[in-house]
Amino acid sequence: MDGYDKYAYEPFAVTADLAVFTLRAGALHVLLVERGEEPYAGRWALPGGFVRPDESAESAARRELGEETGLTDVSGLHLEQLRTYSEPGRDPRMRVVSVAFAALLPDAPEAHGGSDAARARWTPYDAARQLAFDHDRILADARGRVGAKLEYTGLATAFCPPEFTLGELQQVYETVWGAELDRPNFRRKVLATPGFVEAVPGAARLTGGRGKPAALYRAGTAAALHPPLLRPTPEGPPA
Amino acid sequence: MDGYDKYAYEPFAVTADLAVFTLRAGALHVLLVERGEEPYAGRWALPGGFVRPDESAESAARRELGEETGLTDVSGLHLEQLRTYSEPGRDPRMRVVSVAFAALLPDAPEAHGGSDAARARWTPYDAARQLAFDHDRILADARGRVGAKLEYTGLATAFCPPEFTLGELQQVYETVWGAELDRPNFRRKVLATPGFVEAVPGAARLTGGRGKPAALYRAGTAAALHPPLLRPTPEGPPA
DNA sequence: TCAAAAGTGTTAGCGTTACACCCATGC
DNA sequence: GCATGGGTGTAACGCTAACACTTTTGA
Repeated sequence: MDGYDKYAYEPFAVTADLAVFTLRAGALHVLLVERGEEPYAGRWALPGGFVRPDESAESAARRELGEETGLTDVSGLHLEQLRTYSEPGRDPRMRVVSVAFAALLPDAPEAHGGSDAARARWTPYDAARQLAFDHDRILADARGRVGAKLEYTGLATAFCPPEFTLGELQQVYETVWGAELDRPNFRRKVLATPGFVEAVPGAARLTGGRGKPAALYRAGTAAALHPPLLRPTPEGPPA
Repeated sequence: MDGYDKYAYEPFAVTADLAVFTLRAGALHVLLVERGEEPYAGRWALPGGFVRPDESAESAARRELGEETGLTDVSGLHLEQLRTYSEPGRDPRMRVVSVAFAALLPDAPEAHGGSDAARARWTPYDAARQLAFDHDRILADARGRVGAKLEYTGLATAFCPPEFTLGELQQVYETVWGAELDRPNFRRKVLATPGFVEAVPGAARLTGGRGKPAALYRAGTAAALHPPLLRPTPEGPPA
């Protein structure tokens, strides 16, 4: 690392790119922006931008998240670093290294497009194809990571508002995994996992207009779930 | 991302840093190099180096791995991207963004120090402290990731030679996890997991000089383990 | 009174743990 | 023979999946 002349090489640019997920109408959606300029003008892309000299990639990602979603307070939102994409040629203009992040939003405010983006739109995950650069791959990696992390962390609560019902939490799992879960068993598993959720005493909320009001819960403090909440296997639950 | 002048800012440098693990004498060891120059002259650090303009971070990591270990063929070794460290000020000289990788070696050739490093040494993990830069943290993150990945991937075979016994594989788990496993149960779990290992027909090897020769196995093709091989919980196996 | 949604109880089956036991080899 | 390490068998336990059932609300 010594004897390196920092101006000797073509400089690297570093960007933070975001896969911002939310649930809308029972489907996983991702925030996309339309590119206004070449390359890939008119194509959809993941929101993102350059890391500035005085900030970390995490700071840049959080700043972009606020700009693109229009949310005024993004300080409490979950931001997860995925991995870094550094293949030469992934941006035809210059050498760009992208640190990719995933973010999870409980509700979906209408996207309004930040300063960089012509338009921003929530798109169903399955319809988000043919993105600019290598963003198809980044998005697929992000989706895979989020699905896997639901198994062994309390991440699912990041898709929920501050107070939520167990039915809402279950819908998060069912939507992201694309599988139906048994309600009684889901309930027991969640409550049996220390630190996953904590009850809001006395609070209840009607969900579907009818039916018994559901008790409310808040996200717990546990980072990892013991035991994990395993995803049902595609063919036959026991494997 | 548009309208960016690539020479307007202080340039970023991108490095690939490596946490290279191996097992020696029943203990987890990590490869460290001694820094020859300021900052942190004389301190130990993780091997690593700058990503060159025509290579990805993965390529740079593999190149460094070969240089630091002296191995002639590192093409088959497992290299895993951990995360990227980008806090301003983590290198006092300039803005350096480091993409960190973990690598696993079956045997431990004596380190001889690459071109950049004054000395290189295999160090027991527990003795690797007070490293240069933020390498203490990177090393701790790497160790955590490797331990966790043993649970749900076939990664443990990366610590073993091409053909290995189940006893050797079990020692990998016991060493990394710092826990004793039941041999009969370990054997059954591994063999019951499709794609984890495949038998080498007819082959056998004496391990401790005495005892029944053990059958040999090769790493299987499965990336993920179903079911996972869960780490025993610290207090009481069932939890 | 009915439909809808929350919540409780119960049982059969499976996987895991713990441990006893047998096999093959070198000394 | 005996120590050492590989390999097999098995019974008790715990967890989970599946599903029947009760409770509380709005219409």
